[in-house]
Amino acid sequence: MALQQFAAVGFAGTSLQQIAASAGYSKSSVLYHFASKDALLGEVLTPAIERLEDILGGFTSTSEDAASRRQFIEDFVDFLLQYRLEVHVLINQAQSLKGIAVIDRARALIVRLGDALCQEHATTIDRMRFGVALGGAAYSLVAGLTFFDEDITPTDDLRPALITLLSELLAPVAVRTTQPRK
Amino acid sequence: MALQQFAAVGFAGTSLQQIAASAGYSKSSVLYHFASKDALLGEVLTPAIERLEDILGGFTSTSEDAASRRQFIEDFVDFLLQYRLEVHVLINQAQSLKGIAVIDRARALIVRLGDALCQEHATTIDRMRFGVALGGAAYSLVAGLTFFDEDITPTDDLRPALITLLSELLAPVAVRTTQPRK
DNA sequence: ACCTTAGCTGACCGATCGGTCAGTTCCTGC
DNA sequence: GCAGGAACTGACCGATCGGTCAGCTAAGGT
Repeated sequence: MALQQFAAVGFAGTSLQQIAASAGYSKSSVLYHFASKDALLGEVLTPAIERLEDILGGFTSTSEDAASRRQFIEDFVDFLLQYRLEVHVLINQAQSLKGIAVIDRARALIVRLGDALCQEHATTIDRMRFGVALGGAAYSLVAGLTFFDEDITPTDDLRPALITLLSELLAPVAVRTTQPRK
Repeated sequence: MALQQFAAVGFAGTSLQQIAASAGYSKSSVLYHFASKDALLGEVLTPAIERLEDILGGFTSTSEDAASRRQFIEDFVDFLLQYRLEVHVLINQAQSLKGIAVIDRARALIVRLGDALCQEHATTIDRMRFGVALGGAAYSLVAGLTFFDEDITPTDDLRPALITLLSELLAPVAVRTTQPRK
């Protein structure tokens, strides 16, 4: 679909002609179903954003203990695996797509995610753990498309590896000790 | 310069008009100094690639012990900090820019880098450590541009944090123990 | 004084961009 | 059988894309 092109070539680098051709339709037909190119991007990305909002909501509403943190990481990894292309677009193109509604929504969500995982007293390295985990995961999940012809790594292999890695990276950060917040 | 636009908006999303305007010249003048848009990209990215080739060459030519690995990580972090925008472009846009000479050169270099750090017997999680470290570092170094108005994090703060993080991530991978492989 | 050359520019090119619109096809409910 | 609407399309629009070209200006060498 169009999503693959956005992730591979970038939103700006993908033309409506290419989207239409890869879908087997004409450009006019694409614009019949979607009001504009921006609207198409919105409809493509919205399911991923809503899923992430759900996960974050579930996490922030629970008490902070080891079990809920582990649950969050598992949910988050499954989210990454299911919406890997969407995540890649959001992470790597949010800067250039400022102003589009769905992108601004996603950016606010990512900021909230960072706040939930590391309080404002977090040190530079704590914040960077979050950034590296997020950007690194988003990158690795599509790196196969960049450096190999096929994305060969199967999901079954990736899931436990990602969970281990994100646990390592986020464990020291996510520790919300007795102090609840503020 | 043009590099900032490439990193921020993407190569495809940056027009020669914008590059020229931000440099205070006309589009014709830009094309007088650079044969084409692709050639401009090449000249912008080449210094970073050559520096990385130097670092990788120095690493592979030394014996594999803790000291040389630490030296490599320090060099690599300094490289990331110095060429953060270039790295971001290479990491996140290599896929869409296949065919441009400088990009293909960089892709081959990154593959070599991965091979040097984790042998072919490396497990999925080992390879992913490398990918997360690379993609994560590239992402965090420009995430400030995406989510905050200014890239406020000073380099002095970033360097030790990055070294610590990359050491953690790459330490288990880079262990070329006595056992050569398989 | 003259010529060369580097640096730079506006005008222009064909191609393609996102988007509009009138019209065609085809299916469905009556 | 037919009216109506949904799906779809080609032709077309102004704007902008990367790139070419002739020409302008200023500096330097002789």
